Amino acid sequence: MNFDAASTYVSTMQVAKALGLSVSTVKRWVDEGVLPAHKTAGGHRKLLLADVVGLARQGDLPHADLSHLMQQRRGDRPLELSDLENQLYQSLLAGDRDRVRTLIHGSYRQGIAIEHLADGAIAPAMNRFGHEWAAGRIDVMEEHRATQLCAAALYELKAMLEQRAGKDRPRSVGGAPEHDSYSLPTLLAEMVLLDAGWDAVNLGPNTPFKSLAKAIEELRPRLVWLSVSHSGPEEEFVSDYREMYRQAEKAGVAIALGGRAMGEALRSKIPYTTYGDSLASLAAFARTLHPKPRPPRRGRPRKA
Amino acid sequence: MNFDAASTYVSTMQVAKALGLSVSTVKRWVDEGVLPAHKTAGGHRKLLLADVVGLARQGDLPHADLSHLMQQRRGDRPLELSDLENQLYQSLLAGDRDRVRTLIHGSYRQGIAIEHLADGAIAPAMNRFGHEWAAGRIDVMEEHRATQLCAAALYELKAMLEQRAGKDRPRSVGGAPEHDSYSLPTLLAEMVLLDAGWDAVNLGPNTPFKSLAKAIEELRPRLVWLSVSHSGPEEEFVSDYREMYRQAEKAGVAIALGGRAMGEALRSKIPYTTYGDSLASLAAFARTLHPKPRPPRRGRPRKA
DNA sequence: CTCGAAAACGTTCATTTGGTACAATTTAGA
DNA sequence: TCTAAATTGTACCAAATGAACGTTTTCGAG
Repeated sequence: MNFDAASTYVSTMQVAKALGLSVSTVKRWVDEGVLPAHKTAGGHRKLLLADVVGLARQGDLPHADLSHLMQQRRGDRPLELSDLENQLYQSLLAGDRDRVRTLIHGSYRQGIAIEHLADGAIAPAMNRFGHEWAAGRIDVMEEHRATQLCAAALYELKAMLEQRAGKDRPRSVGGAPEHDSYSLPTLLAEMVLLDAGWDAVNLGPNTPFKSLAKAIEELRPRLVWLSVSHSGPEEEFVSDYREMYRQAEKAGVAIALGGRAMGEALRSKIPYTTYGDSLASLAAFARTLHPKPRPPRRGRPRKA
Repeated sequence: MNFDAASTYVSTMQVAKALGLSVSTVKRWVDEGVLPAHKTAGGHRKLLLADVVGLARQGDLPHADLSHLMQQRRGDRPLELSDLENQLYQSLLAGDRDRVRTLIHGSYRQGIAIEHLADGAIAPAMNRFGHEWAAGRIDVMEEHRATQLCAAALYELKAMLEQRAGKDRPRSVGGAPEHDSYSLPTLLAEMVLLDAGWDAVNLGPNTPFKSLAKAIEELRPRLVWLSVSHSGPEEEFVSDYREMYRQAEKAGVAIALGGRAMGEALRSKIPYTTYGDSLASLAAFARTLHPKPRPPRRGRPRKA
């Protein structure tokens, strides 16, 4: 999509329309620090689109209509998640780059949180490729292409999230273990944490536990996430994991587990801080560790 | 030359894009003394890069993408590339997201072709991680993090390439074979082909030859690229490759080989259209197959 | 060395924004 | 229910911004 500076900044009036507030209120909120913003030399406020979307998603804003933030097509109906999953699957299957990007970015701009986008659309769509392949209806090629298309769209979205990365973010580190070469789950986890106000360092797929331990030692994170789609040989996994866990325990680092391969059987053999079968639960856990500073309770009570 | 050199000039348009403002405003600010600038004999404003960056950071000016400030310059490319390689390596080692992005994007905006950026800076920098790891000076963790940082910056750059992609582009398909889980080389190949006026479909790492054959059948490309960093068991590689090659031959598709693992010994055992040990040679070959319709003459260089 | 296209110039003008004052609405509490 | 405090919305004008225009400068290709 558009990486020009113009598209990432929005004006107070755009924000006011999108959030269903008056311009005065937006100006006041910026001055009070509720909404972060830069100022031009002439005093005009420029807000980052990602900041606005983030605030709108926290609720409390009855008349929010984020379609005002889309510089492109505005008349389109808001997508339901289940509908989105289907459209995403079809676009991925057809290899339609632009449509995939539009769907994913559009959903974000409409205020859908990354974790819901991931749990409700991307993961189901990608899983469908696995099922269709198992049923012999499609080739691995389609899945590979879909993975690349998703990755491209998500990396672009990640760039937007990083724009609003402030300072004083608690650090997190994560990845997928050896024998697990899926890159999307850990990329999505990185984005969820970024969106939740963390500084997320993604080591990617095929990361040995020893390297994770090294990262704990050198980067001193407060949280480690691990996305496991394939665990490899169980004995090796368990013993290597345990060694890393010791390191984490010593450093007082929380460990969040997730992924298809982390079934109960495997989980029962290892210690961990939390487990979640969705990115929504990762986001929830991250918030308990580091509550996102919420704007003071405001919002004019809803009227008819 | 240092990319932060204080002695380089930028134009008003570059500053406007970097700050997310209009050119009119930048001109006004210069005339009002908000932004210091020199003037050419003809009256063109020339701003010092250091001034702009300094003011943008110190004040609260919006700065969406400072890499817009990389002025475009041709000539003395080798010196710059070697320097770039070193700076890139240092930034990757330190995990400096912003700097990595600025270096890579800025280099492209400077007019350095993707293939030269890849051959001269990115590949050497990433190889250095391998050497340093072999020497025991760094951990795998640093390499993984560097890979992720590169991927992020490159996917963003790819999005910009796709923006200016025209229509009627010949199609190409490629990836890395099974047992090769390196994603950067094939991503770079995709970008080189995109930049050369092709429509490139990247199937990513760990793509079985059978899937490539399927892709040839369904997508009907004119060119297939294969980036091989690890070939896996030679017998399996050769026999699977041959089967795919038959398919390609039947469809009249050219096959371009590359990658560290494609040594002479292995190459002598298989048929192929062309081999190149660099992305520059891939770009050259792509141009022979389909001369780039219009070399996008990028902006005009500056001069005081 | 000339020539042409791209980039930058200066200018003008419509639109948007900021700041302030004041009215309207809602919450909380007696 | 009524009142005070807090918050939001509206109105105004000066200031800032950005887009459009024709003209001039710049630099590389021929």
